[in-house]
Amino acid sequence: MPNEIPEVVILRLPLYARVLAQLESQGIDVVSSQMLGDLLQATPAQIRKDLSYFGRFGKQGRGYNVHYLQQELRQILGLNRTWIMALVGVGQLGSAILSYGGFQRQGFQIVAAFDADPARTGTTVGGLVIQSVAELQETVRTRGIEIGIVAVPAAHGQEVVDALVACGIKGILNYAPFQVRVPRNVWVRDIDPVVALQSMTYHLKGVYAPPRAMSVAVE
Amino acid sequence: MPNEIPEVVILRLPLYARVLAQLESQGIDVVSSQMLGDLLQATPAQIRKDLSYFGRFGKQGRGYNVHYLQQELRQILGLNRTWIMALVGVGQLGSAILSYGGFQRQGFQIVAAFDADPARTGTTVGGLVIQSVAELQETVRTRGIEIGIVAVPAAHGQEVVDALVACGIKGILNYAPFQVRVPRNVWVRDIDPVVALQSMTYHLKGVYAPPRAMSVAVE
DNA sequence: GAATGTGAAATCTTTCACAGCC
DNA sequence: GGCTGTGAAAGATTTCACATTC
Repeated sequence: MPNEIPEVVILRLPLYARVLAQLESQGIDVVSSQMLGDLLQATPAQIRKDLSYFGRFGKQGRGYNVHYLQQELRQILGLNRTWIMALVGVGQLGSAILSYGGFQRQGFQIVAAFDADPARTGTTVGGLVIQSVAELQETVRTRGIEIGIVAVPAAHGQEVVDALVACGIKGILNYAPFQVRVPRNVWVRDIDPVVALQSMTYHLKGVYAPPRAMSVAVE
Repeated sequence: MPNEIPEVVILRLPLYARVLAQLESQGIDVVSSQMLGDLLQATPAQIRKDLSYFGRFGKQGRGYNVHYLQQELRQILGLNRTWIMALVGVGQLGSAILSYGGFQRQGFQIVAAFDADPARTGTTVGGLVIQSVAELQETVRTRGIEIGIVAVPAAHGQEVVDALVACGIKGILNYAPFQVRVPRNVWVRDIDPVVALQSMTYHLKGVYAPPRAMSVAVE
């Protein structure tokens, strides 16, 4: 019974599962924390410590069974089942999301799509008939939707998030470039390539040299 | 001259800059760390501490000038210039990236696109003529490309990353679902919605109850 | 011999709390 | 009176190092 598992650890588990899947596809069936560390650019100690929060999965003197550890991680993460999702916002980005096969392949199934634009509702994209957002609550309930994907313009992001939360949705995958606000029992993951780039440029441009070092801000 | 700034701090700066831009668009010109904390779901102390790594941008008893702080952050992050990028992999995902206006709008310009498939090279997508990957090195040099976007299948991800690194690229935005390996002087940001979902499900499914608690792994 | 699992130490990050300034 | 900037304290995370097991 794990008492308090750090969130950073949870965030790493899918990466562990992914390299294990790759090792398995290569026919490798035992792996050491040393080798996993090399593949993940992490220390062997970190990997062992992370895994130790959940149980004892390895064999001393030998390492971890690739298939077994992968299955345990998938179990821990809740990946041995299908998760039902709905998309809100079927513009350019939303349409690309609907056409992307990667979610489905990994057990994340998009079963409904919503848009506020009446010109779009009723049309079919990626095999789904686009519904009006007015139908959100009803559909979330009847289809057992657990995760909402937000792909609307930033200006409408918060109202869509609020609507999803009002439907009882506990997980949101947010593609809109704004700061989401949710109650503490709702989980959000942001996908924002621009934000990712904007921290990378700090390193690419070299170290920051303050223009007026040690002086007080001049308004 | 900031001595050693934690990476977590750098990762938050773009979020600060983004809410400041939003506040500015609302005509608000002074903000306290308290209010920023509310907007970002962070503590006021964290915001003040983060900013203190780079200088003293506020006024006691008053707060921060929204426009001024935003400009300083953009300066620090290197956002007051255009960054030149190249895309590798012009499949469904790559095409969507090329058509997405958000990069351009934020000063990230894609000036070249590459694909290994001869059926695609020579065709035009999003205003760019797709080039053969054989031309990568030459084009990176002549166009001054600084950031590479990887949107190829996972199986070819590492070879594309290696090719970009060989061209002298120091920043990679990776959309392919695999574990990137790069030299320590190259910066990578991963965009992987499935990985994001896979850690969210841990929380959505409730706390992990080990199936055979305290027992040793049975192979 | 080899590699795990894990307390303890080291390091990193956040929060506190208050002097100093507007 | 209000709010910043910041050392110091508290808390979280990573790494060490070694007893233990295969």
